[in-house]
Amino acid sequence: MTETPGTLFLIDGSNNIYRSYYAIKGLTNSAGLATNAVYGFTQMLRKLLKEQKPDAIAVAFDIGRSTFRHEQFQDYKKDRKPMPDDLSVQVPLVREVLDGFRIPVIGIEDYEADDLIGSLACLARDRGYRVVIATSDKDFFQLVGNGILLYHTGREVLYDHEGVTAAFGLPPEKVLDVMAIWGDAIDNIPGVPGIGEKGAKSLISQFGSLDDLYAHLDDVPKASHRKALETHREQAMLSRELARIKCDLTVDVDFAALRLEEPDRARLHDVFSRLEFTSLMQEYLPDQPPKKRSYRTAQTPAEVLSMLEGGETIALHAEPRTPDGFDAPIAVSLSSRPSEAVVVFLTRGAANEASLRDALATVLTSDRRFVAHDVKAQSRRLRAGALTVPARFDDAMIMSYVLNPGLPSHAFGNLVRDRLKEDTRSRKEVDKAATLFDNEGYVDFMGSQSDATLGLDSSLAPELARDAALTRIYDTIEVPLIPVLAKMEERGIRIDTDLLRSMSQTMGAQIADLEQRIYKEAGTEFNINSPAQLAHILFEKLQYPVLKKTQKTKSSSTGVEVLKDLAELGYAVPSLILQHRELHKLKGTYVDALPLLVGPDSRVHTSFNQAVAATGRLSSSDPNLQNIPIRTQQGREIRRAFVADDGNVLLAADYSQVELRILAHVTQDQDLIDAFSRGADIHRATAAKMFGVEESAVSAEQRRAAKTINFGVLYGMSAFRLSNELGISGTQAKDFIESYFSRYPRIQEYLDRTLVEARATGKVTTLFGRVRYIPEIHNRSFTVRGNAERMATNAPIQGTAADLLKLAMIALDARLDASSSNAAMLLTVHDEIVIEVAEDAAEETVAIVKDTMETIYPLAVPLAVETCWGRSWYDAKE
DNA sequence: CGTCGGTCGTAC
DNA sequence: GACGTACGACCGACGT
Repeated sequence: MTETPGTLFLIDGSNNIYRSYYAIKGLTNSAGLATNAVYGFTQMLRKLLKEQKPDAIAVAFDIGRSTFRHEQFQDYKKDRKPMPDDLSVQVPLVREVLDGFRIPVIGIEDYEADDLIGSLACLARDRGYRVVIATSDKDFFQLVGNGILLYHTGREVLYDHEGVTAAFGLPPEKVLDVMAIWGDAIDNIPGVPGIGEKGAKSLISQFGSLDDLYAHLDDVPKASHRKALETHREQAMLSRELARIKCDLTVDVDFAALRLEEPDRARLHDVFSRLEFTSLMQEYLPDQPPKKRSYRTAQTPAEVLSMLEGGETIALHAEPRTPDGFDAPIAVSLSSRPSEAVVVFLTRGAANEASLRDALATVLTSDRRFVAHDVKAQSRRLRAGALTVPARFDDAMIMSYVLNPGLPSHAFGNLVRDRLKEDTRSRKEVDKAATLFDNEGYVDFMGSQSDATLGLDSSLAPELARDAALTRIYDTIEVPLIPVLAKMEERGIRIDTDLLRSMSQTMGAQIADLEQRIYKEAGTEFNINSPAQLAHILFEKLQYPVLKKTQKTKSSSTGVEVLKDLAELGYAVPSLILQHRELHKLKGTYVDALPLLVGPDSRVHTSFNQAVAATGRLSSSDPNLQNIPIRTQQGREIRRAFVADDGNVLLAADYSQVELRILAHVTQDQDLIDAFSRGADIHRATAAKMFGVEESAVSAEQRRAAKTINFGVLYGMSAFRLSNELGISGTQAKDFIESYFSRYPRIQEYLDRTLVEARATGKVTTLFGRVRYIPEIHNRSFTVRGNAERMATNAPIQGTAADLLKLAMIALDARLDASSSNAAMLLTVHDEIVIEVAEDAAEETVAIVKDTMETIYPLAVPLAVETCWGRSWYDAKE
């Protein structure tokens, strides 16, 4: 033989089918046929073919039942359940896919696939192949070395001898000895009971091998290990044989038949169309090869500048050093024509980097229309890398959000999958494979990011353009808001970490004290934070009455309402638990968590997510600054740690009762409008009407009832809930609600009208035309439909409030920038804006803020804004 | 060892 | 069955 036969991939068929089946859930075609396993298997195969470029390939399956292991050990695989029905139907489909790829399937009666693969691998290796076994089964580690490698499907990592040593902790030749002790629960290899992975590895690495270990059993330091090894000596030896993959079976194989061939495109297209894998159907159009993609690293400035010669739109992706971070980009990828990308690496220290960066700057400052996914994040990265943020910058994530805010995710990978029917590679995957692909892997990753972004734009922009109302939301609310939020995130809010630390100590001591008292009352120590353990103590050990069950699992609820009720009944432990809960929650979620996110500037920089909430609201995370406590004094204290810089104050401005004002506007209810117009206490006014008394004569209890109903209307509260909330009977609650709607008939009309709209069009809209789809409005299940109805009536109100606040933020940002003060927005909490400003400019800023927020959009009722300022957020609230 | 559903609790 | 929108801590089961 003159030339080497190349790389042979041996794919562990069963392993990969099972892995795909469990990795992907709920995928079916429209006929209801499960397609998850065949989809996962196919994607695995595609990736493998594309990235590993094998010269020869085969898939091994079990045929019939293997015998020799059962002869050796009757329990072998006895616990292995039969293949689930919705998996076994997919096996023939996998075979069809393999036929389409012209990949041979190998199986020999009574041979286990593992042994077949092992024997084939050794045979091929001896013939000069570089053999790669594709599996996620760690048992195969034992074969790695001497021309045999393992490709971990799922991780997509290639392991050689060194790789196994690093991943497993011991070299491949020790794997069997470790398995002999550790065992393998999946294959029911018993090992030595009482010794697990850690123990087994440490023993083998200490003694060198299983035989040496038994030869020096007296030297085993741990008595329990020594005992277990002694007792189960035979079982260990047997386990080693069970785990051993055979390499010496007689296999008659025609290697020429394993050469990789061009796929049968028509056949694949046919299978994929029956399975309804649309992206794969497009990729394997009959007799038409897929588009060649050209992603290249920019070597010269001219290549970067060539972007200006492509289409009108340039898609951009800037990849940070830290995955998902906001730091300076490692590389920027640009695409102006489909299937093409130029990748500019910025931190490799190449000689021409400065000139490439200049060319990139020229492109970014051009008047082209740029598009990215998550412009706020991309802009922050560009700025961190001292690069210009383009002036015209569209956002695929936001377009998708405006078109359908109810999607479970607008993340890049999801949009690409939904709209372009393609799979993306994650940064995580690329990092893992970096040693394997290095530059090439990153270029492909980067290129596909901007290329797919360009594809998303082609899909989203025309759809958005067809809807005038949504285009308006996008152009006048969402896009102008992006730089405003970016500035707020970058500025951050200062945290007094010393204060939090001292709070943490105090709370820690209080929690420890409560714990001891709870243990004493309970007569035992247990995990108070575990609902299951707590329920056991309360309802079984202490025999408290079970007042409520949880919804999903029907276990005994230990929620706050239940504990309060139990405390009322005179039991001792619940009130201690309640105190413990509150303290533990505050300490764990805020007091201890916040300092971890404080940067070197002593500030926390939250992320405002503009494409999460289905109603149009913003959300906040890392940390979430929209749920900092305020309702209890103990929790409210945490706000003292949110402080202004020296010489500054924090100024909080809240819209008062904004959702009820919006309700007044959209219902045009004259009584509600009048009450707000004369500046009345709205809950008191409602109570006066409902109970037919003068406002001055409304009792505290009546006001509370009115307040509960007012909020209940916004959320679609039931009589059941109202009666619980107010501690009144069900009939009384029903009467309250009836009396409410008879006094405010316009509100009833509005709710009815909104439901009619939802049923007729499948969607509802805010005052500004923001849409929310309500697909479940016709659902046959009372529960599901009821939920849909409440969403339908709530979304327009909550969403309109969100629209108003966003408009106010955009206007306020401009006015604060134009003012002579240093005032800047830091936070927003649904109906509140928090601003930091020099103390001596606070007065004048209040005037600007109030005016901007109150006049942002004239409604049938005035918008009222309450302001307050102080050194900390605590002091900025009355 | 990581993921994910369940429960609980904080905000508006 | 029973109140809308979020984020996140913690637990425990489960699968790799």
